Amino acid sequence: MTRDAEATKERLILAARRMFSERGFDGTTVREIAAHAEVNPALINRYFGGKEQLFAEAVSIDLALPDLSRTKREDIGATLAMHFFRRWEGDEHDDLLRVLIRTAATNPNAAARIQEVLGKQVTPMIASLSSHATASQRAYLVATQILGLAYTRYVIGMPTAEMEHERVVSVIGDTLQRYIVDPLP
Amino acid sequence: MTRDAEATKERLILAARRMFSERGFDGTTVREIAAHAEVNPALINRYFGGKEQLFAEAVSIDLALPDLSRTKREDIGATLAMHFFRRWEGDEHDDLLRVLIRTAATNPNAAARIQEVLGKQVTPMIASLSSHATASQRAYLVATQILGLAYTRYVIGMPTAEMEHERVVSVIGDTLQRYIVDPLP
DNA sequence: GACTTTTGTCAACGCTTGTTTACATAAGGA
DNA sequence: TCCTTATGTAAACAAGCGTTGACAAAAGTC
Repeated sequence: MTRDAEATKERLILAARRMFSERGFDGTTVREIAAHAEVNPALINRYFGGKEQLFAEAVSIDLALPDLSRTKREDIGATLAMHFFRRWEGDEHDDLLRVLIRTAATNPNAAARIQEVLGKQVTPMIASLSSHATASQRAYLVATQILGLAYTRYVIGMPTAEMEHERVVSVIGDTLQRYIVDPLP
Repeated sequence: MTRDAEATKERLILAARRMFSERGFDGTTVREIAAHAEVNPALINRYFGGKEQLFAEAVSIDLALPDLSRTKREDIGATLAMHFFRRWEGDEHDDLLRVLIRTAATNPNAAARIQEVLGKQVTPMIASLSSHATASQRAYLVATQILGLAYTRYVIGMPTAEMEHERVVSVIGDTLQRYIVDPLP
């Protein structure tokens, strides 16, 4: 048996991401994670201290928001909608935002992490495009639509009602446009 | 000790609703439910057959959607947004939709129930107002925004970013208006 | 009031969970 | 090579879970 602590930790983190994203925090057992990583369950405690710490280490979100300051003003919403779709439907099957959304439903820790992502990534991005005064309100509105879309599609797994991706992107893009740049009522 | 099976079942259902809505299905134990209902845990099995059946009995959703056929066409979105807000922030602290949203995050059964509510209550309502052809697509879009709003506010418990309710209702109402009656792109 | 049925109580079962402990084995330097 | 350290294994622990079955007590019936 070849031994390599770093590789073992990495395998655990990858397996943890996949399992957490599919079943949430409570629905995932350390034994399952260890089994998928082909590693002894006890090593989770040796290397991370426990399930909770493994979760914290495995889930760190970077939305990788595009720089929209050079985008034509009327295309901001569509560009952003496209960005999220590409991330979600992209190559990596275990998108971390899904993990958080699923887990935050019953875990206050994860809920706080979502608010952190909003405050540190979405709000500043909007503040750089629109008036600083309303940035947090606009970010909140964006969150309701984006989280709702992700929840509906990837957590609930609701079929798209035979709507082409393009159309969904277009409609949601319009909404984001209103939330981010149009004047609020 | 006074004995009344009906009253006992009722107390169990009420306690179950509250607990499930606060902690979701997995996060709630039958012992907790029984304790809150001041009832012996074994009675859950006697009267309902088990935890799963109690959940099914406790969570039956009726959105009580208003009749929008007589509403002025341009007020449909705002009226609907107002309706949901009133329900959520209303008297009963244990709104059932919250239970479902929270639980559906990790429980396929609950996820199916949400789709059922959408298909049997939202889609027909929209079909009666707009073209039948696009009703299910429009219902899907409405779901992404409404579920996202509920998730953000009541599951994550995210603060409203100092936005007055009126303004939230107004903005969300505009979005619903676009999703329900405006022509799709 | 005796009897049956309904309703509630109690203790335990079997199982799964996260975690820990004691031990075995590979890796690496002297 | 020998010894120490790092890494992996196996078994068990303690706690919590949903559930069950045997029993007690109230309610209803004659």
